[in-house]
Amino acid sequence: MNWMMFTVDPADPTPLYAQLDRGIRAAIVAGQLRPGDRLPTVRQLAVDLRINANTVAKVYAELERAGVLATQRGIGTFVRDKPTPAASASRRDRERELRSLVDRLLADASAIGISLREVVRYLESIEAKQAKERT
Amino acid sequence: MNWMMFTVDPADPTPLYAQLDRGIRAAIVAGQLRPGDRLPTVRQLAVDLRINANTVAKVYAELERAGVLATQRGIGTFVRDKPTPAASASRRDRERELRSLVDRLLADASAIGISLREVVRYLESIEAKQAKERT
Amino acid sequence: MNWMMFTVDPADPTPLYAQLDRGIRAAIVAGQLRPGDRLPTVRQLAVDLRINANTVAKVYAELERAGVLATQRGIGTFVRDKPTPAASASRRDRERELRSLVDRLLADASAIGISLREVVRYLESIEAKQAKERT
Amino acid sequence: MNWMMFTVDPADPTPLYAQLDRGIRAAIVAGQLRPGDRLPTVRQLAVDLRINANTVAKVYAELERAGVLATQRGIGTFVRDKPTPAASASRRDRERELRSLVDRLLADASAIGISLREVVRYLESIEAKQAKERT
DNA sequence: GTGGTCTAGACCACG
DNA sequence: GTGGTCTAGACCACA
Repeated sequence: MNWMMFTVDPADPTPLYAQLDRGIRAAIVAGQLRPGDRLPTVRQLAVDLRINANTVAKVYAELERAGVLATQRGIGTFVRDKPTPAASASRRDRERELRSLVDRLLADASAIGISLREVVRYLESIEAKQAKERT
Repeated sequence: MNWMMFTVDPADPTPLYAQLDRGIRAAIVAGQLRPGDRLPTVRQLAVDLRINANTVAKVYAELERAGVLATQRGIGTFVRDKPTPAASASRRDRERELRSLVDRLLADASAIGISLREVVRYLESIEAKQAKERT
Repeated sequence: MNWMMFTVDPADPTPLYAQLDRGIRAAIVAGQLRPGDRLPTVRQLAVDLRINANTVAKVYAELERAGVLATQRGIGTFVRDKPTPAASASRRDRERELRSLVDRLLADASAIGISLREVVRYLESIEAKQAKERT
Repeated sequence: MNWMMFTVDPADPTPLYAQLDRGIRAAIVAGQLRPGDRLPTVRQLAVDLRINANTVAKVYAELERAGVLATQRGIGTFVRDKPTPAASASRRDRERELRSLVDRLLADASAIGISLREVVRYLESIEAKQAKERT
């Protein structure tokens, strides 16, 4: 496994903990992390990302409260079985939300010169990888 | 005028000033704001976005230092002529940025119960539509 | 107002942040803190309780995520309007839960020599105080 | 034997060892465990509570140092004769403890949507029942 | 060796 | 002056 699934950019104004939180959630959605998988230890991930262990611990704790991860005292931190399906908003609401999220993505991407085509290709590659790992 | 080209989300952990900075740059790149266009006054935008005027002023000042905007005292703040010479980031930087943007999208989508598959299908539909219009 | 509504015991094996979390929730239930009330500043409460400001901040942040408090950037932290009624479990479930909580309370109280009578009198005094403050 | 006089809640932020310590002392004060009674073996209790045997052993050892239990090598662990000379805490200490216990009760109750009023009514009903039985 | 708690103290975002 | 983020480093609970 080529660790370094997660990255963090200290120059990004987004707080480190928020970047890591997003990265872990995204890795789960993308199937790179699956229910039952163990995450790197707090200290190891801190070393890999070159950030403080407390920052990693904070993220793990937050994701546990959110029901995404589960930690076993003295053993480690794991991906929960059910990534909380929850939030079954109406079809219209979900479409509106999806549209809004994608709009933001495309605006930000175009602002740094990334085309729609590139975004789509990248997302398709993630989807393909996920399908393969599900085998 | 339907001002409200810019939005800001106080729940987003990204600092308000960074969200606004990003939004203005994106609007310029997207052509919603063109060289010579006048931006809303600091106070007006602050009211619209329900944030403190100091925060807006800080962003305008930063963008002026960056050569994106120009202020004419007593008249207003305008978009500069340059079509942003920037956006020539390195390949690695662009990949990192793309990854970060997609992470945010997927994390936010999963938080409201939207799957990777749905996101990809939606983006593909947008790409198809755009291709057709180009015919 | 005689501040010092909250107390914390460093000798108690219960973590400080958990003690404070409980204390704040209890103060709200008891009506000592009401929707819209402002809480002490992070730093002030830290000084009063003789604990580190980070510990207080952590509790405020947790209670905000739980929907109990709301913070306004740069202004302060407030009790939310609706202390989340939520959790409308069945009548039988609630009775079972209540019984279990009270059992634990009485066991712990008797272990340190506090009688049922004393517990009841104390709770009644809290209820009376709350009724008065609602005027 | 319906062992299970003791319970432990891994979700409670109070350390497991402190929960068990409290539980054993409470069982003795409440008369569920009397001088000379034998406690479950370390391993058995660990299995019952689904915690590590080291944790149970640590609690037994601590209670032995405190003069609450006595171990007879090769035979088992027993409740000591002394009817706990302790429990003579100062008035201030008892008040502080009572307040802390009630805080926990109210916080937990509100978390599941049980009001202060309901708690008080329930406790009063217990007190009434007990008074009647004493007749 | 794993995660959890706490401290002290620096610096930032916001009003 | 308010809360928020991050660090470095100590010590504890648990397996």
